[in-house]
Amino acid sequence: VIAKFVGTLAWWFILLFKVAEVGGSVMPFQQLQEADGSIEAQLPSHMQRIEFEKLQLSPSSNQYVEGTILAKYPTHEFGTGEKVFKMVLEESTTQQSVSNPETINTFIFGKLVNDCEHALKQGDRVVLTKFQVSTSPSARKDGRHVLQLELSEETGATVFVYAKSVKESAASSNVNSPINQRLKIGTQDYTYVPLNQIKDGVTVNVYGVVKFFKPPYRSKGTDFSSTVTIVDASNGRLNCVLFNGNADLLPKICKVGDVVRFHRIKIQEFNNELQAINAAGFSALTFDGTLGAPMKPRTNSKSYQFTANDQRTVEELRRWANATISIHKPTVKLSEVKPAEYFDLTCQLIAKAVVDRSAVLLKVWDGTKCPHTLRQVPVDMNTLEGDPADIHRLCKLTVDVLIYDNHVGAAHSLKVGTYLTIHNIHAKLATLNAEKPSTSLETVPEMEFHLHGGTSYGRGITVLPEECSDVQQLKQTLEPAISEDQDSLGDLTLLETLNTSRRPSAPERATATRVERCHQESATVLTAHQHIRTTSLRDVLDQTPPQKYRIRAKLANYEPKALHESVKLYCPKCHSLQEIPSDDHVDSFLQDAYTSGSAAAGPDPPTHDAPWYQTTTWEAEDQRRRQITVHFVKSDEAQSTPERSTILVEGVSLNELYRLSKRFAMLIPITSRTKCLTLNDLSIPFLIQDRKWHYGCKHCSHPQPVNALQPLSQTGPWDLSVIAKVLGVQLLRHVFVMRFTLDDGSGSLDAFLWDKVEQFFGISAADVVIDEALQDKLTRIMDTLCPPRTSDDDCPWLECCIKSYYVSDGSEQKTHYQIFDTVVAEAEDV
DNA sequence: TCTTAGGGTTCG
Repeated sequence: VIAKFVGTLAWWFILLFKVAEVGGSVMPFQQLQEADGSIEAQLPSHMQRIEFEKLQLSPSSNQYVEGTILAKYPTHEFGTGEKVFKMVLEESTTQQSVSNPETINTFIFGKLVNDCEHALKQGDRVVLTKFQVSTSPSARKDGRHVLQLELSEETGATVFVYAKSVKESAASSNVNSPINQRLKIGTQDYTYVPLNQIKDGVTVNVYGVVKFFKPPYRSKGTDFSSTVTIVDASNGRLNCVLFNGNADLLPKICKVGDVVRFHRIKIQEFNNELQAINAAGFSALTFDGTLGAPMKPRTNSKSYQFTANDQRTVEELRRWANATISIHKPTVKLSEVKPAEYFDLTCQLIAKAVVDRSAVLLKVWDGTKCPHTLRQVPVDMNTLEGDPADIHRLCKLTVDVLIYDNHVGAAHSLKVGTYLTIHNIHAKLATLNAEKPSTSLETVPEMEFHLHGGTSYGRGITVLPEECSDVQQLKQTLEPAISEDQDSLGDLTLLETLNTSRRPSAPERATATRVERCHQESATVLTAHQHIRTTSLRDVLDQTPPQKYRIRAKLANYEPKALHESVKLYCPKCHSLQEIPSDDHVDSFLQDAYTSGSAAAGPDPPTHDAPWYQTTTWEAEDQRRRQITVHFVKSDEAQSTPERSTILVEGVSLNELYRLSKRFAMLIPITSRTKCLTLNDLSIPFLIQDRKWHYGCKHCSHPQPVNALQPLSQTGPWDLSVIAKVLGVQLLRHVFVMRFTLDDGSGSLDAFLWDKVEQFFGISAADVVIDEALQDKLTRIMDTLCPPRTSDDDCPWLECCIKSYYVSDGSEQKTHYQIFDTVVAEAEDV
C-alpha cells in the first residue's frame, strides 16, 4: 500500500519527532531518514497500522494510525499555560473512490504543541504512535469518529510527517529546512492550582490527597467511572468525577491517603459546588501516601515529567496528610472486626467460586484470626478455584466473603494469590429466620462477610500492586501466621484429604505431584516456607528491601571459582571476615619469629622444665643452627601417648608444624622472647588440634601468658573453647562465603550464600580445608548446580529462599540478597 | 461538546 503511494507521489518520509520524558530526563531523539521502503521499516519495530474504523478504547502500544490533516485549528492555551490544538485527520486509503472517508478528531497537548504546531500543515500526511483513545463528546454533532485521539507527554506519543520531495519542499516555504532542526525540546511548565483557588470553567492541573474514592466501576453509560475526592493543605476540597472507556487510564488509587496528581481536569459547577471532570488528555499519577515510601507513581502513562518540584510537592502532601488525623481511615484486621461493622479489608485471595449469577465467593485471609463464629458458605469443592493445600492449611484463618451484583465481574477476574482491598465490606450477623430456626437458645449467630451491590461508600475491590506498602505490611503478618499454623491441625487435615480413598480432585493431584516434582527437578530444596508462592526475579528486583521471597532460578555463575577461597574466617563477636592466612604467610611469619627470636633472646632462653611441662630442645637440620623447643604438657599416664598429648612448640618451621600436628593431639605455637611463654601474633594459628588450624580474632582477643594453662593440666583432656578462653583468645569460625548469580529468565541478581552454608552443602567449612574428599565433594556439588561447559538447558533449576536487605556504604544504600533456608538436594549422595 | 455520576450503607 505504502510502496504504491510512495511510487506515485514521490513523497519523502522525514522524521519528525519524539518527545518523551521519563523521570525528568529527556529521551534521545529518534531520527528517521528518507524512506525507500515500507513505513514499518522506518518506525520502531513491530508497529502495525490500525485503521480508524478498527480503533478501540485501549489501543496496544504497537499500533499507529496514518492520515491526512483535513483541518487544523488554532492553538489554544489553558490558564495553566499549557497549549493544545485540535486537528481532523482523514484516513489515508488507497481505494480509488471512498464515498465516506473516516475522519477523526485529534488533540495534541503540552510541549508536543510547541514542537509541531508550526511544522504540521493542512494536507500533510502524518503517522501517529502511542496515542490515547477516548470517546469523542462531539461525535453526534460533527459526525466524525465516535472516538478521538489524544497525544501528550504522558502517552509517550510520536508524530511523524511525510514531507514532499526535496524539490517540492524547496518551493514550499513551510518545509524548506529540515524539521528536526527546528525542534526545541523544552520542558512543559506544569502549574498546579491549590484546591481552594479553583475557579469554574477552567482546565487545570492539581495535586491532592485522596480523602474518598470509588474504585473504577462500569457506569451505566459506555465508560468506567471513578469518583475521587481530594484535599490539600490549602483546606480546599475537590470532588472529581472521572470517566474513561479504559479502566486502566483512571487513577490507580489503593487507599485513602494516597497522593494524586491530575493533569487536565475541567472545573464545573454542580449542585452549587465546584466539581472536576476529566478533560481531554487527562492523565493521573498516584503515589503511596506513606512517609518515606518510594516515589514511584502508579500510572498508565508511558512517560511523564517528574521534577524536583514534584517530588517536594508529594513529600509535603504526605507530611501534611500524615499530620492531619481526619484524613485517614483506621485499618481493621479480621481479628478486630465488630458485628455489623463496615470496613476495608486488605487481604490475600486464597480461593474463589461462583455461587450463582449474582454472587461470587472469595476465601481470603489477612494473617489474623477472626474471633467470631463464621458462616461457611457451602460450595462444591470442584468449583472452588485455588490451591487445595492452601485452602486446607489456612482454613482456620480464612473467611468467606460473598461478592454481589455489580462487583461479580471484578471478583470473577481476580487471580488466586492476589493481594486485595475489599472496600466497605459488611460484617453481618446472620439473620435467624423461621425456616432456619435456632435449635437452642445458646446458638451463637454466625458472622458473614458481604460486599453489597452498588458503589456507595466506595464499595468495590482494588487489586493491590505487589510493591504497595499495605502489601508489604500484610505479607509480614501472613508469613508468621503460616508457620504458627503449620504446627496445628492444618497439615494433618491436608494429609487426611490426600490419603482418603476418594479419588483426589484434579487440583489436589496437581498439588501432590507438584511437591514431588519440586524435589526431583530442583537441585536445591527449601527447608521451610514451601507454602510461599514463587516470585520472579524481575519482581524481586522491582521491590524495595527488606523482603523475603521464594524463587526458582538457574545458577548462571558463582564466585569464587577456586573453591578453597570460599572458606573464610569469621569473628562471631565483631563480625569481621578475613581470609585464611596462606601457608606462605605462616611460613614467613615462623621464619621471622625464630630468626629474630634467637638474636634477641640472648644466651639464656627459658629451656628448662616447669612443674606442668617437660622441655626438650634440639637443633634443626638446616644451616641456620636453629633451636627447636618442645614443651610436653604433663598429664595422667593413661593419656601420655603422643596421640593424646599437648605440646607447646617454639622455633618450628611450617613443615615441622605440619609434621608435629599429625603426631600430637594438640599443638600450641609459642614464643619465649619475653622471658615467659607467650602466644604468637594471631596472624598464625594459635592452636592446632587434630590437624585443624584454629585462629583468634586480632581485635577481640586479649592474649594471656601461656602459663595460664597450668591449672588446666590437672583436669584431664583439654577442650578447645576452654583453652581459648583461658588464653584470652576470641576464636574465629570457618565459614563459607559465596556469591551466586541467579537467573530465571525474567531477571538476574547476585545473592550471597553465607549463613548456614554448612547445612546448604552438608559440608563443614573447617573440615573441607583439610579434607581432600570433602573438597572433591564440594567441587561435584558446584558442578551439579552449575555444570561447566553446558548449555543453559542442562542447568538445573534451583529452588531458593532469598531475602533482600540494604547495605550502606557510607554515601548510598545498596540492595543485597542472601540465600537462606535452602539446601542442596540429596547432597549426601553427591 | 457531555451519557455515564455527581460519595453517604443492604435482597443476599
